[in-house]
Amino acid sequence: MSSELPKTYDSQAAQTRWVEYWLSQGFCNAEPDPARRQHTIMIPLPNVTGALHMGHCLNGTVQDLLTRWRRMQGYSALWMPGTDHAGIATQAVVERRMLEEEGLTRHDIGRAALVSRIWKWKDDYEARILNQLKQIGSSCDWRRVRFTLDEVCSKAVRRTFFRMFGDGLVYRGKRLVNWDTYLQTAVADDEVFHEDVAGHFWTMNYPVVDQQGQPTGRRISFSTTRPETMLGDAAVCVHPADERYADLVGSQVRIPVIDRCIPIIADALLADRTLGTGVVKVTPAHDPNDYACGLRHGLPMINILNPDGTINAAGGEYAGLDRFEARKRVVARMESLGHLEKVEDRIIPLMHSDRSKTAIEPFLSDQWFVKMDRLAQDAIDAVEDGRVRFFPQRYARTYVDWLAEKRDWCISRQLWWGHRIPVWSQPAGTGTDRLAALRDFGAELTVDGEVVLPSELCDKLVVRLAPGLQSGRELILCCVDAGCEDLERRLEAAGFVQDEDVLDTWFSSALWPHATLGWPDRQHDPPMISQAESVSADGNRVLSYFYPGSVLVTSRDIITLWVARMVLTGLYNMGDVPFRHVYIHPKILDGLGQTMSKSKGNGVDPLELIEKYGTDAVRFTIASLCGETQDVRLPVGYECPHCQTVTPQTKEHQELKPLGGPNPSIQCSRCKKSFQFPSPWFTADPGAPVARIVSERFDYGRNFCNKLWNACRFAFMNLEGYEAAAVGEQQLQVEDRWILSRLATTVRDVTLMLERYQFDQATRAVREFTWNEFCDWYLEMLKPRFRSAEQRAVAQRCLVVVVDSLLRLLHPFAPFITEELWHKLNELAPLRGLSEPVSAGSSVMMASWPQLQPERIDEVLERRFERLQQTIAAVRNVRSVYGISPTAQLKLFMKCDPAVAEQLQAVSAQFDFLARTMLEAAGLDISRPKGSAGFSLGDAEGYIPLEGLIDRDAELTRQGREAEKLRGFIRGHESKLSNPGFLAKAPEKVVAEIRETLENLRLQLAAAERIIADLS
RNA sequence: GGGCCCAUGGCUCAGUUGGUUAGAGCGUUCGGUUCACAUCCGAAAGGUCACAGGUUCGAGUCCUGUUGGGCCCA
Repeated sequence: MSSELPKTYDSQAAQTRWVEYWLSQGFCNAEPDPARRQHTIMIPLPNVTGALHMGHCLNGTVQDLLTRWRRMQGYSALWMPGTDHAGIATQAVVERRMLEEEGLTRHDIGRAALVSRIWKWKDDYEARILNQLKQIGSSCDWRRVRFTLDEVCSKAVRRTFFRMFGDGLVYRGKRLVNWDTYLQTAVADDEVFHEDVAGHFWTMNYPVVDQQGQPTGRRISFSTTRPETMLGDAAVCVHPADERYADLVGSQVRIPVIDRCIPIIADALLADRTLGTGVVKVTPAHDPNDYACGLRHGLPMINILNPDGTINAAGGEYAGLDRFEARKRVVARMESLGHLEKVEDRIIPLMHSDRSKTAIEPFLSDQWFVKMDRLAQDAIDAVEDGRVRFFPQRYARTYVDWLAEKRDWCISRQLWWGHRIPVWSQPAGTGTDRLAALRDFGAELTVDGEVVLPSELCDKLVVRLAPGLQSGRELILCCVDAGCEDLERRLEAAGFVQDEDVLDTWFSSALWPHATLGWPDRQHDPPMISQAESVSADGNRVLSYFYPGSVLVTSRDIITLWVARMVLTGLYNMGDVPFRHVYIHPKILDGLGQTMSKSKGNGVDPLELIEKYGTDAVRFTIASLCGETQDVRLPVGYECPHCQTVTPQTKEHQELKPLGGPNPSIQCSRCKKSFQFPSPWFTADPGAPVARIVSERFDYGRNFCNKLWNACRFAFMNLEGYEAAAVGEQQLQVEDRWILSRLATTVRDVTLMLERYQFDQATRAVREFTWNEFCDWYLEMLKPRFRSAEQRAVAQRCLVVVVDSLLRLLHPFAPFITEELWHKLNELAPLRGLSEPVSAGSSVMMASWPQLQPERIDEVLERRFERLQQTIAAVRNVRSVYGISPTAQLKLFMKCDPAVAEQLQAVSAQFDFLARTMLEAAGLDISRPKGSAGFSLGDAEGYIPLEGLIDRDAELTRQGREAEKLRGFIRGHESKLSNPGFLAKAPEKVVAEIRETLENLRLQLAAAERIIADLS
C-alpha cells in the first residue's frame, strides 16, 4: 500500500530533504509587512574561533522554536543569523597555529598579512558554523547573515564611536591591565587563569633618609616576590595604627638600586600589620592594589616595563633587560649593598594568560574608555521600568547590580584583528599655535579650549585636545566618521597617525540588534547576500519594522558583558531598547557538574548526537530541559565502536593524555576490546576504532519521535478511502469528544508555556498528550471503529483532525519529522476539518498554529473518561497480580449508580480491546460473585470472577494491604478535620475537598472490607 | 568578601500563589509475537523531599542557620 510509512523514521534523509525544501521555498525569509505583527530574534552571535558545541545547540533550538511558533502564529518572524569576529580569541588561535606550523610570529609577517590569514580562518569557520545551525533546523533568514566586521556592521561601529567621541563619552586614560608580554596585548580578566608556581620571597630593607637625603641610620624592612618592581616603587606603606612605624610616616627612604627617594605613607587598606614586617612597598604602575593606593595618595605611576616585558628607561642601568634577568641583578645588587635580609622558597599564585600560557604582568597603559555614567543609568532604567523584562526575573538583578557600578568601559585592545579605532592624532603645537597641524582644515581654538571646525567638516570630524600620555605633550585627537576616506588621507598627509589599537569585540556586538538591520543607514534596506543595495522610497523599512526585537535568548554568563551593553547602545543610537524580553536559558554541565568546555575534555559536538539520535530527538530533548533552572546535567559516555556498550565518562577519562607515549584508550567493560575516543588532548590514530560520545538523555527525544512516527504510521494505514466531510456533533463518539477536549487543553497549555518561556513544561504537555492520551487511549479506541464499515468514515475524519493539529503543535519542537509526516498526510487527506474541511497548506512550517478552542474543553466528560481509564487500569492490575495470561478473556461486574452504569455500558466495547474483558453487567444490584477479585473506585466497585484462578489467601492479603493503606490515609484526613484550627482557618474549599476525599476513601475501604469479610 | 542558583526514589529532572495519597523519563523486577511502534505494550518495587531550627491549622514549597555543589562580581 502506497500510504504505508517505512517502519522507522529516517532522520538523516528527512533533514537533508526538508532543509533544502525550506530554503528553496524561502520559508525562512522575513520581510517587513505592515499587515502583520513583527517578531524579531537576533542570534547571540557565535565566535568564528571554533565550531559550535552543545551550549550553542541549546541556544539555537530555543530561538528556532520561538521563531517557528511565532511564524505559525502569523507573525513576520525574523531570526537574524550571523557571527562575531571575537578579536583576541580568533587572533590568538591563528597566531598559535602559525607559530606551531611555520614558526612565524605576527611581527614576522606584519599586520596586513596576519589580518588576511585571520579572514581566511573566519571564512572557514563561518561556513562551518552556519552549516551547523542549518543542521539543527534553524529557520534563520539566511539572506541576512551578518558578520561583525562586514561593511554594514563596520559602519555602525564607526558611527557609534564618532557620536560618542563627539558627545564626550569616549576618552583616553590610563589603566592597569593584565598584560600578556608574549602576545603584547592586554587581556581581559576572564582570559586569565591562576596557577601556582615555585618562587621566592625576599625580605629586604630601604634606608630611611632625612630631608637632605642623608641616611638616618634606620632601615625599614619589607618583603616581596618581585624585587625588580622596586625600580618603580613610589612609596613604602605602613598601617596608620602600627606603632612600630608611627614616627616614620611622612619621612623618606632611598631605593638603593636606583638611588631614588620615596615617601613613607600610611594606608589602612594596603598595609596589614599582622603580615611579615607590616611594611609593603608600593609600585602603583605594576600592581592592582598598589595602583589603588597610588590613586588614593596621589603617588607617581612609574612604569618600568616595555610591552615585551623588558625593563624600560625608567629602570636606569637595568633598562633593556628581561624582567626576570633584572630581578636577579636587583637581588644581587641589594645583597651586595647589604640590604638583603633573607630569602625563602615559596609557592606563588600567579596569573597566566589563557592565550599564550605565559605569566601576566600588571601593566599601566594608555587605553580608550567609554564613560558609563549616563549610559548605564539609562540602561538600568529600561529594566527597572519594565521596557526590558528578564525571564526568569531574578537575572534582572545581575544586570542592574553590575551596571550600577558604572565602571567606565575600557574599549581598546592591542590587537590587529578588529575594528581599528577611528582616531588620528599627533602632538599639538605650542603656545598660540597649538592647532598648527590642522591649519589647512580651518580649525580654530576657542578660549575655552574647544576646537571649532568649518561647517562642511563638522559632521565628519571631531577634534579634541587631550593631555599627553607618554611624552607629557598635548595631543590633537581627530575622530573621523564612517565613509570619509578622503578626509582620513588628508589627515595622514598632514602628519596624523591612526591609533594602532582595535576596539573591544563587545563594542561591535553591543550594536548587533540595530547594526544588523542596517543602522545608521536610514535610506536603504540593509544589503542581503548576493543582492545589490536597494533604494527604498520608504527608507530603511527593515530597521523600522524589525526594531526593537522581541526576545533575546542567551546564557547568564554574558548578561553583563553583552546584554547590558546592547541595551545601552540601543538606547543611545536608536532611542529604544533592543528587545522587550530576555530569556536566560540553563547552562549545560557534564555528569560531574562541571561546565562543558572543549578545554576540559568534556565537550560534546551536537552533530555527533544528531547523527546518532536525529535532529528532532536532540531538539525535543533539549526543549524538555529548558525551564527556569540555571543548570542541566548532561552525563555522557563513550559508545564502544565494537559492541556499542556505553562506558560512562569519568574525570579520569577527561584527563587522559598521551604524555609522550601512545594515545590512551579505554577498555570496553563488555567486549573487553579497547578503543580511542574524542579528546582535546590528542587526535586519534588514523584508522583506529574511535568511540563516539553519546548521552542516554537523548533517548527521551528519540523514543518520542519513534512513537509519533508509528502513531502516524498507524493512522495513515487506516486512512484508506478517507473522504473529507463535515462531522456533526451528534456523530462524535465519547472518545472523539474526549480527545478533542484534551487537544484543546493541550493547545492552550503549550501556548501559555511558550509565552512564558517554559519550554520544559510545554514539552511535557505535548508529550503527555501525544503518548499517554492520543496513542495509549484514542488510537486504541479507534481500532474497533476502523473495522466497522459504518463507523469508519467518522473515525477517519476525527483522526485526521487530531493528527493535523498534533503535527502543527509539534512542529516548532521537531521540525523535520513533522514536515515529513505532514506531506504524507497531505497525500492521504488533503482536505481536513470537522465543521468545514479545508485544504491544508503544503508545508507544516507555514501552517497556522492550532487555534485556541476553549469551547471544546469539557471537564465533565474528561472526568467520566478518567473513570473508564481507572477501571481498565484496575482490571489490568488484577490480571497482572494474579499472573493471568494476557490473552485470557475476563468478565467484569460493576456495582455503581445507574448513571455511571450507563456511561460504562456506552463504552463497553472498549473493555474488550483495552483489557480483554467483557463488561458482563453494571448497576446497583450487582453483588460480588464467588471467587472473584475486586477493586473500588469510590463511586463504583468492580468484580472479576476468577473461579479456579484466584488464590483466596493471596486475594485476602492483597485486600488487607489495600485496606491498611486506606486506613492510614483516612486517619490522616480525620485528624485534619478534627483539628479546630484547620476548620477555623483553612479556606472552605480546602476543607470541603478534604471531606470529599475522606468520603471517597471510606467508600473504598468499605469495599475492601466487604471483600475481606466475603473471603474469610 | 558581596550576589545568584542548586540539593526530591539507583540516574536525570518536574512539583504553579503553602492545601487531597510527592510525579515523570531512564534504570531495576515480573509478564507480553492481538496485523503502529521491542526506539514497543501491561504491571510492580523503589522517596523520613541534604541537615537543624522557626513561622503556620497545615511546609518538598516560606524564614534563619549549617553542610555540600555550580556560577557571577570584587
